[in-house]
Amino acid sequence: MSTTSAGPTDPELPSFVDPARVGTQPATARGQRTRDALIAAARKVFERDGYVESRLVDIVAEARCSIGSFYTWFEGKDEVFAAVVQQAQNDMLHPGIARVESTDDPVEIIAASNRAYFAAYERNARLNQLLDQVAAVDPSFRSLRRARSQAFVERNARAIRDLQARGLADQGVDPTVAAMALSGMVSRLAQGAFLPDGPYVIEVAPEDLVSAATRLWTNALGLTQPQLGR
Amino acid sequence: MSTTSAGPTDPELPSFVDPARVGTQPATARGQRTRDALIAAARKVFERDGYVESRLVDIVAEARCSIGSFYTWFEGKDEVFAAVVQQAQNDMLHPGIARVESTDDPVEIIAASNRAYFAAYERNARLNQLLDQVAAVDPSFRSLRRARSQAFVERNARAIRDLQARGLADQGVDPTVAAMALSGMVSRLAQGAFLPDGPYVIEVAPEDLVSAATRLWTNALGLTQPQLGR
Amino acid sequence: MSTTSAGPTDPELPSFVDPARVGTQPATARGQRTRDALIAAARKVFERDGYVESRLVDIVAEARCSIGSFYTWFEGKDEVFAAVVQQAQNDMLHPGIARVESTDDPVEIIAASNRAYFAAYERNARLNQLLDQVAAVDPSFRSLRRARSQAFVERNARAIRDLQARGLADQGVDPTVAAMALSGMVSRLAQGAFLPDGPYVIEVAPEDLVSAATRLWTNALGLTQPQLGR
Amino acid sequence: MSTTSAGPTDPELPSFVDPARVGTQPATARGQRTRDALIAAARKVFERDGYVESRLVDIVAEARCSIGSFYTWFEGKDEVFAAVVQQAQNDMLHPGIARVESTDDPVEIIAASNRAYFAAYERNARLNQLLDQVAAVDPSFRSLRRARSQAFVERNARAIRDLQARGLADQGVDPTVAAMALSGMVSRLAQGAFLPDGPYVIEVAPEDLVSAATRLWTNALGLTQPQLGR
DNA sequence: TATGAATGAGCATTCATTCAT
DNA sequence: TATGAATGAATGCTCATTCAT
Repeated sequence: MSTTSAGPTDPELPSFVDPARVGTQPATARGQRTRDALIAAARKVFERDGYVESRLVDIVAEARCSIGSFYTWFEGKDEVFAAVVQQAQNDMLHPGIARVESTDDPVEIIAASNRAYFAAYERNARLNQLLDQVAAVDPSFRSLRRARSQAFVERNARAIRDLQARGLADQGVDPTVAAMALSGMVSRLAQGAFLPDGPYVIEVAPEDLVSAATRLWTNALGLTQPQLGR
Repeated sequence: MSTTSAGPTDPELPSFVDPARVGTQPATARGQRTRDALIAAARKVFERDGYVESRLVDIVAEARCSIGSFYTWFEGKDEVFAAVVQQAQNDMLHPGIARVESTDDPVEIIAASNRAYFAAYERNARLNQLLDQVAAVDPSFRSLRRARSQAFVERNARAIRDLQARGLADQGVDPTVAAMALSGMVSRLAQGAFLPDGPYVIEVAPEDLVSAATRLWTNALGLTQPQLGR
Repeated sequence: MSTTSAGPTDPELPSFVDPARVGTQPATARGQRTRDALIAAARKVFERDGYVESRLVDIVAEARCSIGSFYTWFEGKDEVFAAVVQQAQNDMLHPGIARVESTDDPVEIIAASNRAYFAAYERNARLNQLLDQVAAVDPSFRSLRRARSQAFVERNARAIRDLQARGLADQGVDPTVAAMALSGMVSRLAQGAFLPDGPYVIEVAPEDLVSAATRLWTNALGLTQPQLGR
Repeated sequence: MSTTSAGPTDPELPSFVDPARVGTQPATARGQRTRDALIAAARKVFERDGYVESRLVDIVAEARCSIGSFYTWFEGKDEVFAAVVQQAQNDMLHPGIARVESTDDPVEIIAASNRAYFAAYERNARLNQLLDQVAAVDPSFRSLRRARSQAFVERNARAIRDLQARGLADQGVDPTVAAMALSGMVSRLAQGAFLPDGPYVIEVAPEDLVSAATRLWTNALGLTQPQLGR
């Protein structure tokens, strides 16, 4: 089989922004502690209040430090937000879940990777939503988001092309457009399932979500037929 | 055939918010003119600056009237925004495009409704993006957006159920989840194609977009087989 | 005699900054009142506390209006300061004192113009000091100050050249350098006499100041001799 | 001739502030090095950014030490500034230039002392400007500046009185006022020549500056006549 | 001595909203 | 209806200074 799996996760995102390098780096353990506390506090406040509505004072109160300390480590609200988002990005892109190594079945691979995606999304759902909110205002976060999406898409497009070459997928679909469409589909399902305030509301058990997404994904690529058992 | 078409547009959105009833209604022609100018100006400013970044002063400057006049017609920024969004909603839901009445072919119907959807989206792309932005902050716009999405979804779910009943679609897919997933897929494609700052960037000719979306959609529902010609 | 008088005042300063055009112009009488009150209050506070130490809150308190009103009329502290300085500049440059028309005697003319200069300086002493303070920080005020000085100097240089041409002044002095030196001398005397915190402290009656300055000025130019009486 | 020379420099300034005694004195060589580095760095930063705009962090960065070390040696920003200014004062007051001992000619003596003054001013121009800036805000620097000026003035006044007593200078000028006026004149010329951002801009060769200043100075005192050669 | 993290008072600035004219 | 001046709560941010290590 091909070495690339056809799922929506993407381990190869170019990490042009080093997650640990956002803001000023502490030189002592005490500094590190404060900085970490601020990132954790910021995440909590952002998830609770949203980016625009969040106040620096609330973050420093949560982190139990002064406003001055905040500015010791970050240039402003956007910089902590970037740090928080980086943390989440890392989790999304490297979910640390063992891959299914034991199968060659494309459907199984897609299913596994959808499962991993939904799990990672669930952990970072609100933050993903916030990234969208901020990206609508701040161009630099726009690039960040786009970079991530593109990485997913390219990866999936490669996998689709591979399946087509092996005669397993419908030759009539454009690999790039399909990759984009199916990535979007899965991420919308994730939104519906894990964002209580998202555009859609889905109430489905997680495993049913995975199988539904996988069914649609494989159908769309014309992969279903070989698996007569389904 | 069924009376409902299986496309993503939805003419049956409960108009719980009457587009024309947002804000105060003018009693004179002069008032009407001012109010209209304000809505047009607001749309322009919102699309240019985004909701959060837009300033009432810019809107009234654009409309060539005073701040005082603004408050004569609207309660505040959210109310003009609601008025602007209503206008766009109407366009999205009733694109006013002649339906393909002459065919029973489900694929043709899906293609036609995708085509209509993309066209409507293109006209309102930036505003749809803004609605997402605002919905992330303001619960009442959240409901507005959800209501629209749900209407689309329910409509499509009914159509899918119908196709399944007629033996034309894969019985293995859950109609509601599929409707949600496929609506999401199409709207993501539209974002990619028409929002220069969206998460994805698609550069595809409009008609190719329609056919790609339709192919994936029909494949996903298992509709492709009967259409051997494709 | 020449039509230019050899004194340090200069009515021909190019008013490249229209005093009345600094900041936003009011459209109503009420606005005008508020704006005027702010300028007066700002002058008072600036003269009392200095530019750097002055606080916007003190200015608006003095003007009995809100901080918001301040920003209705001025962009910030520098802009009110510019407005205040403009007012003083106008006074310095157009003291509105009747010129001695009845004499051709250069010494009398110099004396008259020194008298006018000292009088104008006395009214604006603290503000002149502040302008120096601000000019040390803000380049745009630097230009403002330089423009004024240069205008004085050029005017005086012309007068000196004229006196030399008429054989009344020492041919050995460079008109421009002398103009600069003598303008500086007079302005330093004015500082010493009218700025309690200036570099020098002079305690001399005003009229003695005028005659001392005039004596030095005319001596320096070699004008004394023809006036045998002195 | 009299033992006092009639130039603007003044070697007798009461050194009420011992230049080396400002701040804490180091007990070790390492401490001395740090302290010296801080003074040098402070001068550089002050001259570059001005007093008000300069930041302690920039000074310590320039001196390659920590903020903590700064406070080991100085009480605050004003104290380093005092130390820096003292350094410059010493240079201004004791230029270390060999006096013209070989002449009794008052004009030559004035010329020599103007020459020395301009040379010293050039080395410390920016710092003199800063002292004015700070004196406008801080009363203790005000005294410092005034003390220096007064010393110059008194010294010159004595010289003028001496010349008058010997029948060499115009009896009609008040020695104190003349001393002040002429000191001011020379210092203004120095500003114009050596401060690119000063109120005046003079572009004259240094030696021409000296001769022009001397010519005006001697003229003003009525000293020129005896020197027929000039 | 040297370090650098922590502090927080203090100030400028924004902008939706009100209301007298 | 239309106007635009007035309002001030709310917030981000700076930077000299302290002090534990």
